[in-house]
Amino acid sequence: MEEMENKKTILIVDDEKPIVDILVYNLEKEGYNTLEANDGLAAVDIALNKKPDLILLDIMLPKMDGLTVCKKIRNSLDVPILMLTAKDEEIDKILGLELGADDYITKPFSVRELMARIKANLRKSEVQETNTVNNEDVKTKKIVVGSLELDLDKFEARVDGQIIDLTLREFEVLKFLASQAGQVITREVLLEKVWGYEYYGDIRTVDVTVRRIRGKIEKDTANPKILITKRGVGYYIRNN
Amino acid sequence: MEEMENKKTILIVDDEKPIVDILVYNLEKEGYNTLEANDGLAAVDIALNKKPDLILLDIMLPKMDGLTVCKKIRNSLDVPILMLTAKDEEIDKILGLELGADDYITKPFSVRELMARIKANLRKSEVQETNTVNNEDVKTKKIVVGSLELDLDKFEARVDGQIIDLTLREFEVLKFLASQAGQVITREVLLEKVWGYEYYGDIRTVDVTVRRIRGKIEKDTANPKILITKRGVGYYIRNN
DNA sequence: AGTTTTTTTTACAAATTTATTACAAAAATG
DNA sequence: CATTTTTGTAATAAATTTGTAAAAAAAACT
Repeated sequence: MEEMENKKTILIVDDEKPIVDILVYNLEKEGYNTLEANDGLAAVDIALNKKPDLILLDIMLPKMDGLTVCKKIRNSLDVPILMLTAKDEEIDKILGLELGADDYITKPFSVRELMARIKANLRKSEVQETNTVNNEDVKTKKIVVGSLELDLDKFEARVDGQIIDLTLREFEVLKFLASQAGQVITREVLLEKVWGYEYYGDIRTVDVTVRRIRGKIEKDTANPKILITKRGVGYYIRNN
Repeated sequence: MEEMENKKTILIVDDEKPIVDILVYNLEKEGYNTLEANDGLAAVDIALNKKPDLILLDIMLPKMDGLTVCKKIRNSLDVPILMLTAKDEEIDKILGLELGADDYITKPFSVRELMARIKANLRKSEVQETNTVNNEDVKTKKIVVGSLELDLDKFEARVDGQIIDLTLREFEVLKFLASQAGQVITREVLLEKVWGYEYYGDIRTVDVTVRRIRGKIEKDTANPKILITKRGVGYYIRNN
């Protein structure tokens, strides 16, 4: 989803390359960092050294089986471990052996279900004592800079109270700029933060997007009062 | 905690063996005694005879569904009941129908989260000996957003007072959106909360359901005024 | 003033996302 | 168990967004 400094890292332990690939792809798409291990020994090694936030662990592994791996990791780390099993029967093994796996999922699994499980397990520490309906993070986040107002939940922008209809890309550019109002942001940074690291498009794309935003939020695009150009550097949102 | 005579006993009611196993394992590790029931009938039977300190109750059960089980047990026992549900919609059944469930947790849950909930509920029941049951404020059984009105009891929708006949699925989608009117909800979230996280189907199913709802509540489906698309993100109910 | 560099503006095409429809499968009804 | 209704899927159409390129304008520099 969003770019945050605290990206969670997930260690994937499986010897089947295609499965690892699918997992890596989907997890990164969801904004996680990933680590890979193809056998049990490597898994323990990486887990202890890199301390991932969650471990996806297949039971069937070369060199050291998943059950042992789980136990070893558990000896020194308190990380959620989600086991991947091929059959239901194997689950008994997981449980019988006092491994302390936190959860398991049987193959074949749907990517969506797996993602949901991962999220659930990452939520570990935040436990609400209250009986309240578990409304996921109730976030009514807003960014307000002068006459500009961004409602991050509604993906809605307002200028002087008037609703402005922005496309997603436009909204995100504006959001990024507004979140650091007053700071000049280079096109390079915008491309990286909004378009993504591996975007290889033209840097002038930023200009065009800015133009489009201006067309919507500025009274006179030739004399912008909100989204300002800092020639030779980049753009910024005026905050005074 | 040391071995005390007063080990708490927890009854686990679920027909999925692997889940029961993982629960038993973790609960016993935490120092609880466990009892198991695989279907609704057995659950009632065991509950009344063994009088456990807390009951973990899955909604989907053979022979007698979790809701009925809950009610039956409640008739004669004042034990904390923690329900397990796969979808959000089920929660309303739990809460709305006055079954007296004490808490619920949606799948997928992390084991840690569940453990924390169990502890919280056990603690509460201890304390509660003194102060009488908190009468949850009578739930609002209607959601009204602008011209849209949803009667959660009757599963009835009205637009400008006119009764609209919606199917169950349509009603639930609309309800979920309306309960957070103004908030853009992604298709992923809708699928998870309405269809259930285990649902395997295509994400575009959401679009079609939205289309059907619109066909019923909007004057002009091409220009929706109530159920709005936020392109690139999802859908929301307009609330202003 | 002329030249260069940078930014703005515009128009168009490509890519992406959503809406619509028809049909089949599944579930509910009687 | 036949019929009706609901629901999901897939294919196509429609709409919108986005990127690119190219020209115009503005600013900076000699």
